Amino acid sequence: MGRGVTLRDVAALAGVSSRTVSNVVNGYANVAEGTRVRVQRAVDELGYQPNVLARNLAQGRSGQIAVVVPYLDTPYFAELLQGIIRAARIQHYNVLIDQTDGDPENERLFINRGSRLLFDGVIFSPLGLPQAALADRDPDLPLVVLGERVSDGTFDHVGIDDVAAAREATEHLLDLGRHRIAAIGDQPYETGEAAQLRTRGFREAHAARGVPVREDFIIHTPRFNRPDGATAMAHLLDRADPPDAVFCYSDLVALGAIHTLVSRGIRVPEDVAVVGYDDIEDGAYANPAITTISPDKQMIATTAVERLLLRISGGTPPPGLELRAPHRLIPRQSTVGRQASPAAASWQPR
Amino acid sequence: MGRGVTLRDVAALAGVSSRTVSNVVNGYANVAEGTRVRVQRAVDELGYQPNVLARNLAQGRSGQIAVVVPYLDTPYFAELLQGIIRAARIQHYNVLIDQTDGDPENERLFINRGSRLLFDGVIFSPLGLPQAALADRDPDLPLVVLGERVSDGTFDHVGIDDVAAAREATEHLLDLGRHRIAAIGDQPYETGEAAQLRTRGFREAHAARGVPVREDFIIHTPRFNRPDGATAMAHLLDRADPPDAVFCYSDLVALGAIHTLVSRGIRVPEDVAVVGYDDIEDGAYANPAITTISPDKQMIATTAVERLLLRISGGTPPPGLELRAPHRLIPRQSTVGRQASPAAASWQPR
DNA sequence: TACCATCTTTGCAGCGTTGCAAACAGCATG
DNA sequence: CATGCTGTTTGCAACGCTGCAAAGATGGTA
Repeated sequence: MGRGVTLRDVAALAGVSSRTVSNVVNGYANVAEGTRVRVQRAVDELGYQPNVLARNLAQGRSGQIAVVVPYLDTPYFAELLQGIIRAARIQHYNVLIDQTDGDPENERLFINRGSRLLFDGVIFSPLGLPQAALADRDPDLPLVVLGERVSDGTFDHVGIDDVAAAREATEHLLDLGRHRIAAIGDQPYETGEAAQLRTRGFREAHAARGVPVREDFIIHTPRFNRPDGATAMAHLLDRADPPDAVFCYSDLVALGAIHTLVSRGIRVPEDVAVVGYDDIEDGAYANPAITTISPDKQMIATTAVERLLLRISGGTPPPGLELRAPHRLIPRQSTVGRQASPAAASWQPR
Repeated sequence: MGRGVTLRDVAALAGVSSRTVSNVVNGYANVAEGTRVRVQRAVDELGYQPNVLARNLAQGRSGQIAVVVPYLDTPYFAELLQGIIRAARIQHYNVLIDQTDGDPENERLFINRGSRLLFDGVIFSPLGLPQAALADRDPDLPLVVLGERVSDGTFDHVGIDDVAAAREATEHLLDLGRHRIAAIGDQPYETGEAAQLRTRGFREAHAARGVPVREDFIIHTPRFNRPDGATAMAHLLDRADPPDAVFCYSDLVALGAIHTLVSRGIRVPEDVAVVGYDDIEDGAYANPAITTISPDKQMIATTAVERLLLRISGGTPPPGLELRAPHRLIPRQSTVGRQASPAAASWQPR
């Protein structure tokens, strides 16, 4: 525990009260120039560093925000986190990261009493937790929700327009002349609100183009990762009448699906075209490179931090907003074939 | 700031002193059964939650450890972090994650005075920081270093035997009859100690098999990521006498290299065999799946946390150890072709 | 009954900082 | 010379908890 140059030590050396040192350190107005210089010299001489813990205790805040995600090794979250950490650091906030493994119990824990004492606010990406559970949380905990859920007015929600994005992805496939399109990643409403929205977009696209939806091609998966995609694709291929295109609800699912296709000697996109979702770096470098929906991750990150800090500092909590970041479809080899520029090398996290 | 059930509130309700409540909450011995029950009831009734900040201030510790990595979106680190978070949570430590972007200035910041007040210890994966800079850090900061550097006796270092691993990877290629083997990822000593070790293993393998090293096939890259791999591979292919195999210093580099190969219509592994390093999930699902060196990540994570906590709690700091986690070569399609079990679906983080 | 040993419980100070309000200066004004 | 004003500095309490050592209870023994 050794070290400890405290305010008092500095005060003694500079011949002022510890309160004055505090004033200097925090740059308060109304400190005489002479005093300021003298104190500053003492600070430098002793190498004084304020004790953040004590400061936070006195101020009743922690200076930390938590980001709670289901899985850290999901590239989408990893890329998002980068942006969040950067944005938060600029505002002198530390970011604590926790993963819930999608376990509802864990998720509940992080938005309940107790978090309030350790974090000033939470950026939360729920997975297992049903919408209802979001309601009965610590009402004093500033909260911004990412991705899945929809705001009930007591927190902000940042995401993209899932329905529109899914519709665009599906229309892209339809426009390529594919009519037997599968969707991999649907989930029951309770835990998979985002999935539901994407399925809705999938249907809307069919309706818009006047193509009937193949209901038996809508495949549920427990998660959105590679093994899920690989398994689902295998089941689809085992059918008498396999699809000629697949809309995957994440790039990881698409990577898994393509893995299955390629290992069975099926050509992508000639035999089966594949669209993903998230625009993770892996997708751009896959063989074939994956056509995908690219959400503006940087904007999601900065918006989330911005709103959270507003919520933290604001006296009266601002109304819970539903915030939409832009997205766009990036056509790559997995739908349009080699003709697509192999410009993977120009991939940039965004 | 509203809320705040404190020890005192509980004490008042239970009719005991606040110190006794503290004793109960912390499970100290020598509390009469009757008292314990009474206090516990009061705790439950009021929904008391200890204020971690205050506790830490009183105890002179923070209960948090920091993990400092260059890039969060590098899958290898993401996978490692998962393990670290789990291990730390079991010991009631919170994990704060920070990325340095490989910037030496950032890296220096995190191991200097000031960290000590916010974290009880740091698990650090340096990149830009030269070995020397590790020496003049806050000597009181418990530190465990991952990956690159070698211990100077004042901190623990956890990693795998890079030389042996690189040798095995290279021998694997030599045993397949490839004699024109390139190495992608070498770096100057100053910042790339790990790279140097891998290059040494690369040479040793050649020596062991009596094959001359193609010095002009040892390619430097600024980082270990996909674009680096793609670019380096392109340069190699532009030569009059291109390699028939490539040892990549990370799976990301391998993914980039394969991307270039495939887009030029070169067959992997028939024309060029590729070995990676790290065993990230992407590699297992790539087309072709990547043969790789698989470090035991779970062991690295738990060992790092274990040693750090030992260092934190111990009165006399234990000697700085050089700790080796096991590794193994996993042959996949990128070297042995389709005959390799397409068992990507059975990939497990480890 | 007095005394001692053991088990429980308590009071107080202190962790290092900041909020608050009072105290103090210096100076111009009436 | 008293008064009021602005600008600067200070002391004290508080944030909520734990370390420490002393005080109180309890029960057994002489």
